[in-house]
Amino acid sequence: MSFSHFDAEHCFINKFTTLIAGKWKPILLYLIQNDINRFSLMMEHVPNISRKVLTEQLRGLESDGLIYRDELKSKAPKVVIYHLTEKGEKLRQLVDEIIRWGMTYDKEEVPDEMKKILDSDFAQ
Amino acid sequence: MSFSHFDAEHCFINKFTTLIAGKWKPILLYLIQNDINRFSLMMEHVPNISRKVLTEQLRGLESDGLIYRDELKSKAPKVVIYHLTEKGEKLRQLVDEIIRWGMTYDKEEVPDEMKKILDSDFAQ
DNA sequence: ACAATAAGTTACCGAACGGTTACCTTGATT
DNA sequence: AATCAAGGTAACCGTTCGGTAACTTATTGT
Repeated sequence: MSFSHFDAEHCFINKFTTLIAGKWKPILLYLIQNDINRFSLMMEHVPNISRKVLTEQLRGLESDGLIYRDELKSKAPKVVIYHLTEKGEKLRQLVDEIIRWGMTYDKEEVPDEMKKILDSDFAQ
Repeated sequence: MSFSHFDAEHCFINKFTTLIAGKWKPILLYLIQNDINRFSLMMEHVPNISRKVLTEQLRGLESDGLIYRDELKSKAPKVVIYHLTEKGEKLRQLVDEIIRWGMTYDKEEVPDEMKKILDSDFAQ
């Protein structure tokens, strides 16, 4: 096999990491998949995130086609529900494999309390 | 299942993307695995990368335990050979799954010339 | 009429990341 | 003695990313 030049633009891994690599994006995808799917719910479950950044990350996931917004019309204060798209669900499957990799390979780097959680059905 | 608060520090996906998400890191891992394993070889095969950034990315991969430096002593001009560690090889396997995901799911976003390459045994 | 609430938006800031250019070190070759 | 080549390091710069704090909009219950 001979190698020509390489271009970061066409690298699949970079495409993948661009999709997933906002600080809060993997967590948001996980939450949305588990019905923590409204702005205020996410604010409750993710401390240390600001409204602005939450909005940005959600908009990013949306414009990459991983989630979609369902804005319920004629509701009291505005109600928006986020859902995974098909693409988002497929990505989540891949994400689950990475988590499995992390659990088996990276286990010694995980704090003890986290291990208990990981041994249950819970995985961030 | 009930949800408590979420912390980006303990997110496996973030750990993974931190390992892999330098602009050139996936490409460098791929090259090293395929014996393009010296500084000057990498400079040849990755146009648009500077010495400084190549050094930084390699140092990052090294300090994350994905590659190691083998500096051949008493050589004419300095010779350094990079190798994947065991951890690096395991990571590459995961990376291959992501590439497979990219090839099947993301195919329509790939330029034609790239498809030919991807259909062969070549994958960045 | 007015306050409360969901879901934002705007202005601003500091740190991190990738990039450019120039310089350095060490041993081999001429 | 001078030069070349491999593999860097140092100084500097602009953009992007996450974060803080304050302001906005629309509707519904009191």
